[in-house]
Amino acid sequence: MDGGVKKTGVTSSEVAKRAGVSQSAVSRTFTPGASISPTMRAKVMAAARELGYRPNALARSLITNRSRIIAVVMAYLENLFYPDVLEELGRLLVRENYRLLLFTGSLDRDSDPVFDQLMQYRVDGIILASTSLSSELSEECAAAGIPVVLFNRTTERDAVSSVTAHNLEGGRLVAEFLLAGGHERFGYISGIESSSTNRDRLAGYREALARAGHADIVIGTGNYERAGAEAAAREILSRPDRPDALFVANDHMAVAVMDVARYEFGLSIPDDLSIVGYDDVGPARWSAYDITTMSQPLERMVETTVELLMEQIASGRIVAEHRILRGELMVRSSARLPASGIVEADGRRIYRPPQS
Amino acid sequence: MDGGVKKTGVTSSEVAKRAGVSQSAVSRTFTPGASISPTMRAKVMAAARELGYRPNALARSLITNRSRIIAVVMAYLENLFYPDVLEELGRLLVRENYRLLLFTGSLDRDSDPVFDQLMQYRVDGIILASTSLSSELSEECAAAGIPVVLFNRTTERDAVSSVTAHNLEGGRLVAEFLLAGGHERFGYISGIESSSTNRDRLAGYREALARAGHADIVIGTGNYERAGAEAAAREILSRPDRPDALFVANDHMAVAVMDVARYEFGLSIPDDLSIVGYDDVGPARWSAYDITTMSQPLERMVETTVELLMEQIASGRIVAEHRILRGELMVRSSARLPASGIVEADGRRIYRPPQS
DNA sequence: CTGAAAGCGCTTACAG
DNA sequence: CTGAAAGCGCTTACAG
Repeated sequence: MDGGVKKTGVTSSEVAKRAGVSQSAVSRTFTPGASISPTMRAKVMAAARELGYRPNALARSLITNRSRIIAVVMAYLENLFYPDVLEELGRLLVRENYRLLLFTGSLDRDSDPVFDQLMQYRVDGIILASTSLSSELSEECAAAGIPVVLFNRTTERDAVSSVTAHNLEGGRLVAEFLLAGGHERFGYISGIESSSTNRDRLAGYREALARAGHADIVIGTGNYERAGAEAAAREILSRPDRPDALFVANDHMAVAVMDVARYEFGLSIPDDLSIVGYDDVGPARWSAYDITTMSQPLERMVETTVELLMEQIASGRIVAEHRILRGELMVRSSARLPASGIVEADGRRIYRPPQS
Repeated sequence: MDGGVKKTGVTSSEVAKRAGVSQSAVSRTFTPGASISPTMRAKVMAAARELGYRPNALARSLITNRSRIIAVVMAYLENLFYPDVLEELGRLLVRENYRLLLFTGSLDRDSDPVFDQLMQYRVDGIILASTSLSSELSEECAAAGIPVVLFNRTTERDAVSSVTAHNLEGGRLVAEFLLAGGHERFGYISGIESSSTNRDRLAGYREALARAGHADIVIGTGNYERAGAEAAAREILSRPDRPDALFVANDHMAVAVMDVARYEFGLSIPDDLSIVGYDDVGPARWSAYDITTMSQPLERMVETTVELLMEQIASGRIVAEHRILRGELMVRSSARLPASGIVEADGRRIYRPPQS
């Protein structure tokens, strides 16, 4: 096996010979900023073109100690939020002249092999979307000088940065919106319970509801999965004291909850039940769902993630920074409307609570 | 800029010194199949663990002339079919001990920079999903000994393999199903018109309809995009001779078409209009849509893609192979049912035309 | 089984 | 500006 021999590419020495110059000259031609005369460069370029030469990035990395590769670890790709993030990451990283090494799945446990591979390729930075990092692994990254940024999760660990929406505020705003809409029995369908994102959304929601005298809320666990959300919805909607307002921890689950409410329980949304989601992902805008939801500023979040990474790579100093970005409560038709507080802004309707 | 100095990782020489053995011994310890005694291996492993050593994959690649990196070029990530493919690809490639270098976007034109990067990293293989390859680029890959597999597209080019569903048969089957359902005015909403996938689906559909005496069909162009599909649907549904059956080139567009039909035209599906999609992607199974659709055997397609690649990498011989896999017509509620031909198979309903 | 040595394809001081 | 040379961290004949 492995009987095949991959033809080795054209090398700088071959180009040098063809052009009648030194190998160093070839290298300089392809190193931005290196000192080389226009004549020499032209000669080299001509030979390179004839031979179809392309510098070997692996050999270059070996000596520069920079791979220009960023590892991205991402799970939950069936939630369209993440493919959107991935596409935007791809766009920005390529613009910064970095490559994207993708690992699907989570880094939560038993994923030492993934981590191993990622370290073997000497990646210049790591982006972890929808997952966190054990303290051993994060220390190892810090020791190796590799910056890590969590996307849509946060952590207290040293040396691990994060970019999230203001989930606490988001949860609060959802509660205020539902309270203003005159709802009385509140429910919540959670994501992964231990995830920072879920914790913060729930904490904000709880806090604002408690302040208004609603200490009791019905909670189901959806684990950010469609099947989990369906099961949780069935359980909650079967209760005699069925909520009239349901905050679902993300849109991916909210879609499933709406399907169950309408097609299994025959409920009318928002007349019988109001639903609010989180993310403002594609399907939230589809007419069949038209979900009222807290938006996550995806473009800005991705931009910030790449910025943090680039800064730390350039400076060589790894300091945990936590960036929290605000979203808007996008008002659509899946939840009963409050009498006031709805503002139109360039074609979108958003909620701004009167007193704040 | 670039003021930072990334700490260089632990090297095999450092481990060798610590263990009191030669550097070769360290290398052998981490090379599967290399000849090394258990004692030596144990000594090396101990030292390696103490120092946190991990072989540098870049240095290894330089000498083995194998990067163990597969480039994946993928566009249309907002169509859930592709994230699903990506997740499956990630799973299989990791199992084969390959890494996945992701390039988002298409390779159709002006993407020489993407191609350049991919070649600079000396990838061992290339998977192009939802895009094709110019003849110059495909020749260059062949010359460099790099196997290329198109996923969900095909081409006549030498040295480029492909894996697709049997789109021609799929198109035919959709037509037969709709004919058997008693429909009379047929429409089609196309994807990218020049894509092989779209061409074949349409050809099969046309052929079977023509055979039944329906030479005229209304065609709109959706370009595999949601907005395009909406516009095409509006145009087609506004016609006085509005079709009563619409084949939409993929589910991603079919969802959009259903939204327009129901919420803009007030049509009832399937009473006023039957819709059939392609792919059998997640949303096709959501209750709000419940789309009758030709499935693409995603797992088998991905498996085949990886197999083709592994074979060609191992043998070193690049020969264009074209694998065509059959799907099923999944019967749900978005299209009127024929009187016969519907079969139940492990909980799913599929269409098997009576005579075939 | 083990080690010394050559070499993969580059970058980058160092001299000129 | 240019070239000769060292060296990045490995693998792999070659001898023993």
